[in-house]
Amino acid sequence: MTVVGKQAGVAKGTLYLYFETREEILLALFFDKLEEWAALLETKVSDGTDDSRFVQALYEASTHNNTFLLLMSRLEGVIEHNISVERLITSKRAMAVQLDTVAARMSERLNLTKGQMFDVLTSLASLLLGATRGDRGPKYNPETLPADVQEFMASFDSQRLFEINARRILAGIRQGI
Amino acid sequence: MTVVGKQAGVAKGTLYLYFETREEILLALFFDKLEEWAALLETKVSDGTDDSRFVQALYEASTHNNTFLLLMSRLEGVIEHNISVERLITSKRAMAVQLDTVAARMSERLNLTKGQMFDVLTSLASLLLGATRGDRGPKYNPETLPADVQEFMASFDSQRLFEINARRILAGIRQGI
Amino acid sequence: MTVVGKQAGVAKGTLYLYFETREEILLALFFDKLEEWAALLETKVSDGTDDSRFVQALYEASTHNNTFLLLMSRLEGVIEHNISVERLITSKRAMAVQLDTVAARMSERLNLTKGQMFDVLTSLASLLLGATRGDRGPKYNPETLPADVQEFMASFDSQRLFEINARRILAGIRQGI
Amino acid sequence: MTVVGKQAGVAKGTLYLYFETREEILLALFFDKLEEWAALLETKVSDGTDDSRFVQALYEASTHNNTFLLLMSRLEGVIEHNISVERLITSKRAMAVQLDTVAARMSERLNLTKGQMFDVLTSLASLLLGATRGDRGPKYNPETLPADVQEFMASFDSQRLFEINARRILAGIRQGI
DNA sequence: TATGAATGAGATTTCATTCAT
DNA sequence: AATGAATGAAATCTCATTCAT
Repeated sequence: MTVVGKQAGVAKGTLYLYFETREEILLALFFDKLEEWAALLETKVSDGTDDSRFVQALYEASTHNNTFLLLMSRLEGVIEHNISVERLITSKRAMAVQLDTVAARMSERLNLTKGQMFDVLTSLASLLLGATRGDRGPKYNPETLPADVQEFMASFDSQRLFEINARRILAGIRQGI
Repeated sequence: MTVVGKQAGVAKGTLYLYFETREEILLALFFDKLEEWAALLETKVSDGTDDSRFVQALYEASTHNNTFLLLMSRLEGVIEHNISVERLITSKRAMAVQLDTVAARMSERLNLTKGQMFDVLTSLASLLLGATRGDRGPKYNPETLPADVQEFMASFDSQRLFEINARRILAGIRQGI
Repeated sequence: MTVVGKQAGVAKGTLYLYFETREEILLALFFDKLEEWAALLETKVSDGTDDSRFVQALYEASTHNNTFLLLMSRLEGVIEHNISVERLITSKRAMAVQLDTVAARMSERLNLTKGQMFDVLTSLASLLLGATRGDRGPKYNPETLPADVQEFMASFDSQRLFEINARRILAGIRQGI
Repeated sequence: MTVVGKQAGVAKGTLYLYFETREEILLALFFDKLEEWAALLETKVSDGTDDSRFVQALYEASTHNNTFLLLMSRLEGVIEHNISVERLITSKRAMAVQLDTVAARMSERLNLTKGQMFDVLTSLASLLLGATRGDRGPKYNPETLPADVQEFMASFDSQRLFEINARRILAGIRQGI
């Protein structure tokens, strides 16, 4: 919580003035980062942006602040604990609104229907979470590892893994798969 | 650890006879589940299995025991702590061997080169981890939630999300994307 | 640690705010008690105090708070574990300073050179630790034991054992043995 | 207990065939070592051995096997726990017999009364325990420590500390202090 | 209102004791 | 009888939450 407080620019004690539990704090922080993410993505995607550029923009917007993905990946675990059903419903609706808004704004720019765009967002969100799961700053300097291990680890490089597969998914959606 | 011990059918103290730290325990358990996974996948995929059936088999093999994905998702976090560089190298090599073995066995059955098959496995692993991140048993009975929330949550149903996008990725790989 | 915390008037968690490990906690607590001991001894020894009165004062100052000797007796065992070489050096130097200070202050009062006084302190510290090793509060009421056993145990009474032998050691030092 | 078992030349499980608790095991092992000690001391002290040689012999006999002092220093702590009053009485009597026997055998050789010899033994036992408290094998190579720290630690060298003060105590006893 | 030192429930780890072989 | 793998109570340590300032 000390760390979360630092992220939010206040001391950890202050967080508990506004929220009841750790879970509510994380949820609130997530929505904060989600808005930042939507705004940042907006600036990076313009009319006529091609798929390749789009997936890159999505990656950049999502990893710009590494708290965003970290929070998203813990979201479901968080929601399970100490969150009331009411809060769950509020959260899910707020997320739905955000995603719908982004989908609406992006669909035209990418020449997709709003439904397809929503599909793109949910699909790429999943891929992004999976691809970046290990990105927490390299504790070990890769240089010091044997070449074969370096090579194996490189095949899980999150950016490469995300971008290539995001393009494949986008292509699939455009082909109606 | 009490829980992990129960999984493994022993008391927590027993775990510490064979491993030094929590991290080593989790790592060892993961490799155990990884072998189970590889063996199970083997039985589910035969010569001529089509892509649709393959992604379904992969999903089933991976979610058969829900510990497997849970451990995999925590793997990098675990490796950061209390694991020596030597153990890291050993682990990564062991994973590489497992993946290579599975890739070798599956490539012919799916009519892909071994390189393509390796690409399939790393790509789908990422997708799987992202798609299933929230699957820990439904704390809330969805029936009790409002219809709009149910619908929104359904769009993140892990199996659907994984299978459709896995097919897209496979199609992309076959198309040389 | 719960017990140590109670001694220090704080909860166990508080101890870990200031120290990394059990060993550092015990070391810090020892230095705390060492200062108390030095201050208390000071008040009990004045110019012209004779040897008999001095050994009594030393015994009283050392057993006033029974944590002091307990910690001192565990000191070497503690230092072996989880204490960095840097911390070891710091500790030993701090102890040397304390002993030198006490030796300097006491030597004149007891009409001994500073070197002799240092010898007195190290010698009597050893004796004290050995003589009091068993003093942790009488679990058994001696009254309930057979007379012969009572008598045998009395020959190991820590105060008697310390005071008589401390006087012998002091006499020896004054005789230049 | 694994370590204690090794000392006794059996597996730890075996110990529990003969004794109920850890405390009884340690007590039994102590008496074993006590007899060894008495026998060894006997061989080292002959008629006319002078005080200087005697204290050296006592030191050597006591540190020959380092388990002996370790056990003795833990003895009182052990006896407090899990030992019945009956066992306590038995133990104390056994110790009294051993000490009396040794005192009887040594008194003539050292030209002391049996009472004085008993005083010598209890006094030097205390000193020995205190002086050797830190001797558990040097975890740190003293060579790597700063000279001032080495010097300070040397002033607590157990053998020097014991032998010089033991001679002082013996001299005191002979002088009737 | 804001803080961060203090707390103690809960997680990790150890080790005396048990028990299947 | 002898063993040492397995156990779980008790110790060490962490971190979400509280509360005095």
